Amino acid sequence: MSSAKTDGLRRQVLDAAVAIAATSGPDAISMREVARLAGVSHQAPYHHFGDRAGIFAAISEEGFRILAESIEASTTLGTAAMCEAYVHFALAHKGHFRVMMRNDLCSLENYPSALIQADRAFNALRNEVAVILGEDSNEDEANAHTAYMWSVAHGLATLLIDGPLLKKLGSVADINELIRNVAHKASSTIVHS
Amino acid sequence: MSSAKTDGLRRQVLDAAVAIAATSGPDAISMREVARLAGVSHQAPYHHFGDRAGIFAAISEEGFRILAESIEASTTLGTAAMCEAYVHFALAHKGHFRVMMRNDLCSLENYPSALIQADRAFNALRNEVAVILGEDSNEDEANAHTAYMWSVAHGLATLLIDGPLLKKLGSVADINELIRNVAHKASSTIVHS
DNA sequence: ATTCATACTTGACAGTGTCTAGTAGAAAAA
DNA sequence: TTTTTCTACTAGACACTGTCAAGTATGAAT
Repeated sequence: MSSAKTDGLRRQVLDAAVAIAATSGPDAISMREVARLAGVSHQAPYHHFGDRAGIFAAISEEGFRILAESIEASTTLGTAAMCEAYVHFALAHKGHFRVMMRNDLCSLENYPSALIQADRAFNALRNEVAVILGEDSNEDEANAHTAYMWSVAHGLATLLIDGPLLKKLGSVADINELIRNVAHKASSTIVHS
Repeated sequence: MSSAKTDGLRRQVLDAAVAIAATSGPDAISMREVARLAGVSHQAPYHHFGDRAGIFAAISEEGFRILAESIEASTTLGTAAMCEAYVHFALAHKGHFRVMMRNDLCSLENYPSALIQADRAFNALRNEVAVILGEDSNEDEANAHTAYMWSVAHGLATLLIDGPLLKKLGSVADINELIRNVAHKASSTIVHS
């Protein structure tokens, strides 16, 4: 096991921060609290992350890397599988996902290595959409369909994690079945203007 | 014009908070800052809202009321129009929308009057989906299609407002055209299992 | 005239991010 | 071997935050 003590403070702080984000949201992440959890002084984390935004950037980079790998692995199975992969990533890495989508906490433009991973994930999604659409579709249509697929996956993920979807729907026997169903609807839509 | 001075402090604080949320995000809303902007002591807002969460609840209630009215007005035009209405609401009321979807800032369960408006909006959406599906669809299918329509609208709205969609897509001539296109794709999907 | 509620103000406290200034120890250079 | 430099921290301070407690001015109701 990769215990905290042996992995160094950086890893230790990151794990604590992700855990807090998963249970209480990213805003509950405090420099002093993660330091306390790691058993070090309140200034120790600054050495590894610069400031609070640095922690969010590190979490984002890690999250986008996992997401990119997950999407890339799914693309041979079609857009429905890709959509499912997106949602399952969000559910399985709630702490990461919540931080990744919060541009106000940390603008990724200032963190090139995180941006690279985010681009990897996006490009995997866009390429898969392009393959499905075929070569004869124009750029506007490709853009719209990319936005569409991303919207379905992203919307379902956020509504399941932080939104009131399940509460409002009332009776949902199997979440995975719901995800599969929605992903199937999304992938079955190809409209030619 | 409904100026600040004449409308009372409550309205004044609310407007300041919404404006801050629209420009810098809900986390930038501070009790002391809104008090400062209204020209009162740092404790004055507490009289009207109880605490910080109370401000978020008030913004949410107002936002859900506007959203509900907007969706209700659109439903006679079909699901595509409803989807567009959702996204346009988010773009036109960025400050409200950002606060409404942040359950960590203020759990709506503690604010019944806000919950009522949220339910209004959800029910309008669900009813419209039910009408489109027809009476012969079972509950699971109705749930899935509701989740699907909501996901598309919500995903597109959040990606446009806070996400990197436009930046990643690169060339989007007309945002409204993109929204219409995505909404059209969403509404053209009816899959029978 | 007295009570009471409304709409505030002032003051204090603990908690926060972060700047500045240290310090113990190991590695590198002289 | 001695000295310097670098890494990974610690300690203290500052301004800022949300919020509790207590006070005050004004108007209405009794």
